[in-house]
Amino acid sequence: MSRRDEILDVAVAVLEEEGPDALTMRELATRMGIRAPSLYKHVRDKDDILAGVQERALIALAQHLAAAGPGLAGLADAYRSWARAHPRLYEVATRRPLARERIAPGVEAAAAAPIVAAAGGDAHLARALWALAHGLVDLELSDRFPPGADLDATWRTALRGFEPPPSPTRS
Amino acid sequence: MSRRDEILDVAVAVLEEEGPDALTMRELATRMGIRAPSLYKHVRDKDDILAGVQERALIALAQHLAAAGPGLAGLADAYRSWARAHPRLYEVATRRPLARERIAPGVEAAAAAPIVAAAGGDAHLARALWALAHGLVDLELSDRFPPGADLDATWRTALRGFEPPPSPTRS
DNA sequence: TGACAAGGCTAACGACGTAAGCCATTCTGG
DNA sequence: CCAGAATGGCTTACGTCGTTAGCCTTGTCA
Repeated sequence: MSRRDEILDVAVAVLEEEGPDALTMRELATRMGIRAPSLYKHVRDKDDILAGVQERALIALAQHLAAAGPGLAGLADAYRSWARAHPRLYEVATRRPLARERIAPGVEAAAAAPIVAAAGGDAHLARALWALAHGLVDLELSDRFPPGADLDATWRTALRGFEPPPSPTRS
Repeated sequence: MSRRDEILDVAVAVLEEEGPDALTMRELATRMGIRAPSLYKHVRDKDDILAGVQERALIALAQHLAAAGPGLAGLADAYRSWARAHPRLYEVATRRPLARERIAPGVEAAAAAPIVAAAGGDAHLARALWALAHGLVDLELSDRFPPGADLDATWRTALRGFEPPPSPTRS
């Protein structure tokens, strides 16, 4: 494993354990047993690290979505549960502009694939679904909903508009 | 106008003109013709300023939404157009945890009111609509959609799931 | 063996938020 | 009308941040 990858490992760990404010060059260096300026032998700057973390977050999210339960509800569940399990990673994955130049091609597509599939290939619908899920998660993670709100119910309501029309099953 | 309000005016101006990185205590002070430490006579800390800016942003957004055109489409248009006209303000309005203690009561409700109305009073539906709009705007503002994507069409698709069922008009 | 790359190090810079404490002006109550 | 307090500036300074410059050791290979 390259030294750069080690740094990214540590960065992810710091982020998840202590939050974004603790993610300083000096803290990273300390955890690696070196001094802050030495990091620059392996990494362009702090933004480079963030881009690497973003890439890893997208990959992890993509994997989680790929293993989602069936249906739109399963996908939505997977999306929300991953974001709640890794709120800081979700933040760097979505809040910063996508570093398209620094991120391996295909990562973006891989993360999008399960959603596009759920949308039956309709790109606009896929984006709408993504935005809906992202909006719900983003607002939840930054505590914008009134405390005590029943967000499970909100999700169900939100997805109702996008469910395929109920196939008339015999009753 | 209180000195604090002047500071907030300047903060909004800096934010809109030069972006969040330029929003430093020293820059604010310079624009007001004083020194940075003097700001602390009127403001608790930088976070206090951000909370004030957040409050103003929410009020402005609420006013814009209240003046929206008719229907869900009108409301959606108003939401998106305000966010695109004031992307940095939209950011502080939504990305930071809501400083409920520091913000005048009612502001939150006022911003929510037009959406709740459009949802016919259904709180879950209102949150879903808000999340959808926020998600679309947030992803657009941070350049997460593929360049060149037709976002107008995406919005139309997104809202389709929430439109009231078409009343059967004579044709 | 000697050049060179890799990867550490120290020292330091400038920007940031902010605390401490001083001083002039202005307001206010006896 | 004046004493004292409140107001709102100021300078100085601290600690933290990202980052640069330049040095030195170690391992590799011609």
